[in-house]
Amino acid sequence: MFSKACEYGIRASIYLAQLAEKGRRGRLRDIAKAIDSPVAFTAKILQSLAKDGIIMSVQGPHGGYEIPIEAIHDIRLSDIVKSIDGDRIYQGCGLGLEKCNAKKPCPLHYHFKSIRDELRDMLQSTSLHDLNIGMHEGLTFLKR
Amino acid sequence: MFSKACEYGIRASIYLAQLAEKGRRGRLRDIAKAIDSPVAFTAKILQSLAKDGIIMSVQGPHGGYEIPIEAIHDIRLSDIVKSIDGDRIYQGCGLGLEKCNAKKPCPLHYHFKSIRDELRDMLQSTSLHDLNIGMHEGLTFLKR
DNA sequence: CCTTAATCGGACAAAACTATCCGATATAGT
DNA sequence: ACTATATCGGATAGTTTTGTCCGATTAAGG
Repeated sequence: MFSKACEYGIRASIYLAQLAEKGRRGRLRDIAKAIDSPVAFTAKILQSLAKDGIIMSVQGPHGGYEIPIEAIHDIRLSDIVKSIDGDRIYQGCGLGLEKCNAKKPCPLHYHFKSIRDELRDMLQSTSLHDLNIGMHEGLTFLKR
Repeated sequence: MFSKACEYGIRASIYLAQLAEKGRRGRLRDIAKAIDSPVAFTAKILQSLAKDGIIMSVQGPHGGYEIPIEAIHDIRLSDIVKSIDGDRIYQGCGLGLEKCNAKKPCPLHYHFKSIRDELRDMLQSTSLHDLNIGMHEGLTFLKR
């Protein structure tokens, strides 16, 4: 569904959102440990998210990555997914056809439509803050 | 969502289902042309589907690939997808966690649940015959 | 100023996926 | 039996994704 990079990116963002509530930032190696991801690969993804303005990076000692607390309501899953994977997940044709649309649909077009729409709506309406709720109640997990 | 191989596999299967209704089989190069796919790669996919018993292959002159007409009600999209991509799409965790379930869910588990369920149900309930209906009414298309 | 600790950025490596090529095998028709 | 036409199967190549390495840059603290 999502690329590995995108999975790591979402998990890292959720972890940073947790830290944001404590007013803290996270170092690369701590983030990677927390979400059980390859360190160097995670670095690339975090740098990319920082470039896209979704998270912030700070160099030097006590540096790391952070999300401003006031941003966790605004950052939606769709922002992260779009930044890493693009929007082909809920835009593209399920059978990979270039020009598949209501005028000239593939055989699965309408079978897929509600699923794609629901996915898009979920990603666009779910913020990092929403995901934090289960996290600090200890109900949800970021690794294993 | 699906791999290229799986997209080609589904498109080829739908094409073969169309032929099945006319009691015909299709040659590799005609199939590839009909679904606008790379010939040699399509061969691999068809051979794999044949090995898995989803379609049938016949060697020699007038040979090719076919689906017995009585099978087009029974073959579901889920059969084809599972054969090529496995069942990770509608079984696996959206964030890629190994052990994500209701007991120990990832933060998106329940957000994803209805989408995954709908996808699974759609794939499991949609037969090649269902997809044929739009095809021979000229309403749906397999290329472009 | 110097050391230390962090990200940045580019090159590189490994693995998976996509795609091609070609000889071997099977089979229908003559 | 021979020929033509099809799939089969293994080797190979190209591309994308995933992952690693390392020197350069930035900044805090003594």
